[in-house]
Amino acid sequence: MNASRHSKADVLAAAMRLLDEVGLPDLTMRRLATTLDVQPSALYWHYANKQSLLAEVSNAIVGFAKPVAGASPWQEATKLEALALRDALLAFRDGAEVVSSTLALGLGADSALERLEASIAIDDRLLAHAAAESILFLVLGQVWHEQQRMQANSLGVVDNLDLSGTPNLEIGIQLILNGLSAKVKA
Amino acid sequence: MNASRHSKADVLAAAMRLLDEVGLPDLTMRRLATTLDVQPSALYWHYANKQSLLAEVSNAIVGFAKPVAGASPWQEATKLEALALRDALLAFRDGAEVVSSTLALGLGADSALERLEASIAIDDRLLAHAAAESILFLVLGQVWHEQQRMQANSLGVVDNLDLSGTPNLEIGIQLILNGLSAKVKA
DNA sequence: ACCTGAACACCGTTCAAGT
DNA sequence: ACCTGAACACCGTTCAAGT
Repeated sequence: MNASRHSKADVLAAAMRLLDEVGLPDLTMRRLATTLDVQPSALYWHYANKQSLLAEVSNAIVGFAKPVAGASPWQEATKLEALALRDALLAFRDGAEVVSSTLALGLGADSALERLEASIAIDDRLLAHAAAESILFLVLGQVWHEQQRMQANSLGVVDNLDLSGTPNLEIGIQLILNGLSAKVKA
Repeated sequence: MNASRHSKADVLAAAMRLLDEVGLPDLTMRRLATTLDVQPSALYWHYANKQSLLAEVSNAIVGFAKPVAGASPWQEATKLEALALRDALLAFRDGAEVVSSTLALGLGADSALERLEASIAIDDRLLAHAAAESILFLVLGQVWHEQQRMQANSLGVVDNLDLSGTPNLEIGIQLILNGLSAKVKA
């Protein structure tokens, strides 16, 4: 099935397929090599290490967020940006954990922060930056939590299904946006 | 130095010492066993697996947050709770990552959420819960980011020291609290 | 340009057996 | 009650060498 050689893009695509199949804990360089019919060491010609591969996976996930057409009040646009990011994270298994980890390492996912920040149309850019960071951590934390519950549920570990994830996220975003509006008017 | 046998508390204490010395990535069961002059398999008499050990480490970190005396407006008390949690996370190497991970697994750190939630003295408890979750994710995300920068700086990887972490956290908390106050008055 | 082969230095976990 | 010894099934990464 696979007698030809691979490009860097092939490796990335295979990594994202494998992530969706087995989840982050089982996304190992060795398993990835196997799916490509290649020795583990071959991967290191394409990527210096696992971390930089995961950084590109993270960027791909964040880049999956669909564009938001400029909405009427900027608060609405910011909210839509946050929800678009949420949908992108949910579209990939363990998406929030992947992005959280590489963001903590300072490797990727900058575009998510930039999009949020750009949507906050206020004069105080330091305040806009702080608010964008807050919303980003909010989305990542909530979705990470939610995706973990999804996996726990699929394993039958937890019985009570609580659907509180999404509402809580929207509430948190709204609180920040309201606090922001109040501060700007004052 | 260590000819006697160990209790579960000994293992936990050794784990927290090792965490501070080498950080989370190098906190392995095998290294931990070595510091206790014991075979790795001995640890599994005390803890079923690494995950449950880390859950207790996480609880210890969160429990380190100093009590907050009831402050005048509840918003002030909530802010102090958030900052006490922040200080507790910062008191241990990789504290935020440890707590984030076990919280995602639904294993520990519940008390942090409970303390935040209890401090929010409003009638709508669903709103209070959502706000407490938001603040928790905010604190964890910001401190995780900050602790990673600290390590990167100590390795000389990053040259520009930006001290934006703490201010941004306080701003984010304030935004949520302001949004909450506005919503309650309305 | 891309990969193999072989090695290095590790992991978490299980389980029978010892004291 | 607590630990040893030995094994199982893995990891990420390096590096000379091949095509």
